[in-house]
Amino acid sequence: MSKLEKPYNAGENEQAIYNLWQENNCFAPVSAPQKYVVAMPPPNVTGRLHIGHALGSTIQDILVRFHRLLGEEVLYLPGTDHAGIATQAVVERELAKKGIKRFEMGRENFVQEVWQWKDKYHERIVEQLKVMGVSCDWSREAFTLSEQYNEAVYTAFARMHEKGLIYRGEYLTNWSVKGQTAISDDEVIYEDRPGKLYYIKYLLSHNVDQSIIVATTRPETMLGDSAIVVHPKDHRYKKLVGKFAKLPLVGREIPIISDNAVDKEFGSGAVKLTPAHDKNDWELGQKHRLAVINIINTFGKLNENVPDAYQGLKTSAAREKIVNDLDSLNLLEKVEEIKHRVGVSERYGDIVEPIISTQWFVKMKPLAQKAIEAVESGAIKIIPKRFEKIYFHWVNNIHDWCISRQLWWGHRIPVWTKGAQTYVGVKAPQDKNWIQDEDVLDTWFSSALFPFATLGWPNTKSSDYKKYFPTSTLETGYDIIFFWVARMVMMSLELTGKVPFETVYLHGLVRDEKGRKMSKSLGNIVEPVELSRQWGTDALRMALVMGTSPGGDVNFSPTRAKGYRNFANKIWNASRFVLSHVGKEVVPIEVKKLDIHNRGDLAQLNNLISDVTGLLNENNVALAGEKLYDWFWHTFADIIIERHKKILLDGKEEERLASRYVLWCILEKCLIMLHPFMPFVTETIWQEIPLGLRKGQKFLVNNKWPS
RNA sequence: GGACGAUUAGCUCAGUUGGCUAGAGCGUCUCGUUUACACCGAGAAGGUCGUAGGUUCGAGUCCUACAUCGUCCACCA
Repeated sequence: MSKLEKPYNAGENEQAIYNLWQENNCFAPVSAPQKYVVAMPPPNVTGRLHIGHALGSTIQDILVRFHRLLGEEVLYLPGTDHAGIATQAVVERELAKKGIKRFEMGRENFVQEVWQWKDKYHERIVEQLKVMGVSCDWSREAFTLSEQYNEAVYTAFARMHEKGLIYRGEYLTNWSVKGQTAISDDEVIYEDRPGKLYYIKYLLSHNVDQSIIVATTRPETMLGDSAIVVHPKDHRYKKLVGKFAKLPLVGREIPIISDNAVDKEFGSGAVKLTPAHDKNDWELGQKHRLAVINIINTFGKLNENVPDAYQGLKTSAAREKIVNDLDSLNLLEKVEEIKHRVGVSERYGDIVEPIISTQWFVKMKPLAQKAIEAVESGAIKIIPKRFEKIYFHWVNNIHDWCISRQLWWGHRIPVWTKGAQTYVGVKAPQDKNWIQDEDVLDTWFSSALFPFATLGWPNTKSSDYKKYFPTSTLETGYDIIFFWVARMVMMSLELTGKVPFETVYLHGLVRDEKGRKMSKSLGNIVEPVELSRQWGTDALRMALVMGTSPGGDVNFSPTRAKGYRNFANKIWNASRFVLSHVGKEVVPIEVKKLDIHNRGDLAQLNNLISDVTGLLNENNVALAGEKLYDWFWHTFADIIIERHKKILLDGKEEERLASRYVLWCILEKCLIMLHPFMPFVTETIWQEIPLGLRKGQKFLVNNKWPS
């Protein structure tokens, strides 16, 4: 009992306890009929642990530890994500500080640089995860850009290509000038920004004394206009439909057409159409078979398809010049200040430029149908249920997914060409002169394979894949339900024919105590590792998880951790008290021979056990934790221990024996049940308990859940 | 424009299928230094559960409308 001094000091014990578990291989799956498999959402390998990771890994770890205690064969599989665009953007930014550009460095050098980053920061994120106490099997740690994982990615690509689910084509895509890459629709974030709406006169071809006024926020794109569109029922313009207008500054004749897509009320009710540089215009252009005139290059500058005066100008400079030129020609009717939404690149922060380029796409419609059925049929259960609707809505309205990126950090596309020949496969063709596609895959393409690529797929005979796939529960934030969850479901059904997991548990966003998002600019970010140092990981875990419901955002105040630090101390002291009286072993007593009070105590314990077990089986982590907290403190410590205290001091020998037995029974069961929530204090205490009392159970992690 | 969530004590939130005389933590106040714990104990104050209707023997819980806040999706020339 020497080590059980007061008060409980988390800092002194946590690291040692984690090492103890690892050294004794406590997190490795132990063969059992019932499996429980959780794949950890892999954090960005160069990232640092934020409060959202802390919440997620706590919930995962609670479920995992619970099922391990139930005696199931538990695999909690960790990994990190190479996070293509995110990592590359960060490394580029760092290099830029030293005045180095990636194109000057060259591909090989740059990629090598990123690998060094990866090696350097990988350890940091892993250490931080361990601070949270995650009980995963590190011997199986995955990395989404490892050689083995790459084979899975290439196999997936090749098979889907063969089935026609992956195709290459020239389409309008979101282009980040800063990142020099295409990005998918999901990587575009829309922001409200102040802008200007320019009203421009286009003179009519058949009568140059008259004009039609179009309104636009992007006057510079007018040089690529193919038409003017009005609403078919707009009486102002009815007569003009079918006529032509003269494109100012260019002189080209463009038709005036009609389409229901136009909003009569907005601007002048007449829209200029630039199929090469606007998503809606692109679609309308396709519908009306209009010319696509590409005027902006990948560097965001006007190209040779515009009049000499504007060639080589950046779009912003071109806008200024065009507005001035129109004004001096008396073709600028007016300018309005408006607020409008602009698409911004999630990772590079620049305004997305829609341009035409050749990219690889995944055909989503055929995948979507199965993904819907999987949830409708109940093969996959989403918690909370309301997210099913959001999931259906997204999957139902899905567009093809642009998966090629003009980046260097990632899985290079497994396509080789030689003259007119194309080869798609897992390995490069043997003979010479084949050239591999320069682009890499969207990082989410590889993440989408995570639950099976980490278990040995495409080798479906590998023992891990056979034993542990499909996985049991996927726990993640609701913010990546589209990026990740839906895509995993689709890819898994397509490639393995199975659902990737049975249950999806979604947690919410961690906000500050006022309900604001945590952000650098607000200065309200809290570092989980800091909080763990201050109050202990057990306290942090409880503070994160208590009083939360699935899918609900958490307003997190660090002071809450203080309350649970106190609780850790409470467990500590209650244990000290009980253990100091119980001695080295305890004599079991039949329930029949116990008096009514003792029986009552044990009956209450049994109620608690069945409540907590039931709640955890329903994944109701917060309520289970609250029950334990409340009962342990306010029933066990405040009432039961207090009552027995008197008996232990001046009761008869027989009564004292009974008290010892009852107290030990309760303490033992409580320690086990509290363990998933507060693994460190409980294990620390367990290690101080005499072996006789422990019935040979060396570790609490691998103990048996009471029933 | 479409969908979803929230609204319960000063603050942050629980309240699982309607049984609540509405709970917890923190905070506030009073008392108490009793050898498990002051990172404690005993007790107190504090809520017409957003508003208005409805269903029901009974509604914080179900239904309808509204209000406020928040989130997501789509569109914004």
